[in-house]
Amino acid sequence: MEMEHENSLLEKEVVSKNFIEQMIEKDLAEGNCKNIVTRFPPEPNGYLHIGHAKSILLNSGLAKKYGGTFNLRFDDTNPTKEKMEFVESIQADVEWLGADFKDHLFFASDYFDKMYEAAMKLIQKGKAYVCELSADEIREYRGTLKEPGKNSPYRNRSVEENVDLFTRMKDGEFADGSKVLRAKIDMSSPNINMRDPIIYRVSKMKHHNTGDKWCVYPMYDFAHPIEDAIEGISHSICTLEFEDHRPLYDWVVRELAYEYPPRQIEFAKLYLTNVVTGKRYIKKLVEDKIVDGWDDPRLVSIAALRRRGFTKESIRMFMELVGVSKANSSVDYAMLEYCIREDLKLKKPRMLAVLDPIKLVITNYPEGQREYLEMPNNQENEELGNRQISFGRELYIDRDDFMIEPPKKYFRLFPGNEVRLMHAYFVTCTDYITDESGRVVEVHCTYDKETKSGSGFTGRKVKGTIHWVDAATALEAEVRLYENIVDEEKGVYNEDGSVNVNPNSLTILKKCYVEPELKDAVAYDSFQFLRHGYFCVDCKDSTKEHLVFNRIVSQKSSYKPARGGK
RNA sequence: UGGGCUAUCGCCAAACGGUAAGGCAACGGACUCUGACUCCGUCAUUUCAAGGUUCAAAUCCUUGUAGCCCAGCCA
Repeated sequence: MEMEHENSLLEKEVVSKNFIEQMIEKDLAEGNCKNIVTRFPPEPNGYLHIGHAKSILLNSGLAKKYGGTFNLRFDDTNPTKEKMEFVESIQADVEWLGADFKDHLFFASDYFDKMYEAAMKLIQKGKAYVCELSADEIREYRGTLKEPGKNSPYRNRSVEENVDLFTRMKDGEFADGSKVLRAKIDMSSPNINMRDPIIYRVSKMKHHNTGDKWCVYPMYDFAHPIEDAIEGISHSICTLEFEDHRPLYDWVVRELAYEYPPRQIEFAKLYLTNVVTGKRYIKKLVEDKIVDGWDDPRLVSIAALRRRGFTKESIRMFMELVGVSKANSSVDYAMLEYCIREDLKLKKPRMLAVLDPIKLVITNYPEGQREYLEMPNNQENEELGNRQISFGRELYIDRDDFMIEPPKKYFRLFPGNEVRLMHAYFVTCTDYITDESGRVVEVHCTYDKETKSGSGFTGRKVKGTIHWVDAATALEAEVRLYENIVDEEKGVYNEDGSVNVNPNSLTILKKCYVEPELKDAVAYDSFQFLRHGYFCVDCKDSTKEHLVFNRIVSQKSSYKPARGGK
């Protein structure tokens, strides 16, 4: 049922093709490629976040749309930064998102032999040479953004000498940094990437996949087009900052003469307003223990979003709505919130929960009496069925559902006012008790037996309906409310590049009451808590005895309390 | 006179020379046993700016302006 709903929503949106789809269709029509093959090529050096989800869903979506295939390939050409821990988490996140790479799981490091051969081929063609300039010298020779570079003194070595030197580099004869292999292109190119880029460096380091087999590793600009070509990638989709690298990508592919050269297409990264994206910053928040790990629900890593209770469907919908273009942009976080509400509202039960409880005593309800009321799990989706919920003389209601002196247009409980207890009875407030500080501790009211929910009572109407739980049977739970981790007033980053942390980003409510029905809730189960929004059972901290709920998203409210006064 | 890219509503984003889609947000109003949802309505005479071509320009040309990216032996 929700599938139908989602599809209709998506159909409505996707009326036009994005620029990548247009390019692909043109390539298909002109016979520039046989079939569509895309890939998501993360370097296993951190956890995936929502920005990666855009790339994953874009690539896998294109493959699916055009009947092609989608590969997950770890771009692990730099052993100094990569770890197995990350390949595992990345693979899990990609799978969770539902991007189906089937058995197309690859590692760039498995192509090291072919890359080495390719480098040799370039040397044979006189298009690559071993350079012995130091890192500093190379930088110096490279020139600047405005001035051309100058040729390395090693640029015109003979093919034989280059073959010999590169072979010995591979054999471990030379120390890290002492020699590199460079492509021979053009030191005066206005594009710095074309000024004899380094394509192989020496790094005597154990690789998580190939172990000690190699001590020379290819650079991204050389490795990536080869990886793509080997896998038969038709369209190599990456982000905008690689636009300047495309001429080099094309150069590699041309010099190596692949029959069906892959084509690089760039699109704009996803940014969210007032949200910390970027591995570097997320990593810092984790390291500084400002958040509790990579999956802290305040983060936008895939793991965090999942733990918080975001569904893959909501993330997919979000990416559809956001679209793909080349314009740098920052999407309003409200759009993500819209997507999760949209996904959950019909498919999850709506439960009664009281987050900030005060006791409500129904003075004319017989002491010790208890009845069970029939309640729909979701009024808008009958398929979710009904449940029974206990009702008695003493209940809990939310503190903000009662006011001693209500402002205008306040429809909930106040002395003398009648409201409906949702799916139960009408009650009229008769009295209240405060403690010495004036804080309300208990509200008294009377109920009208005639007004029982479902009885068809139409005698009179009330403006407000409030929610409640039976004090005798309610479950105590811990509820975590999340605000933006960023202090929106001050912007995301401080001048020194650190994140402006909102000290109130997490509120823990330890004594909340929820329906007893929730005692069997398990990790990742999510519910709408009436008037509080959507919540998800925390996968890490919940136990049978101690339920912890994370708020996924708060409920929209058009009620605006009057300013000031009580 | 380095090079590359981008500019359409508060935020995304269509439109591909034929007279500015859609979504989010916002704001009205109806409905409501969730102040939710739903529903109905409002929200760019104008597309960064200024010129030009054309019967016709967001789309073509010219000149500007603004923003992003590039000088790792990172990806």
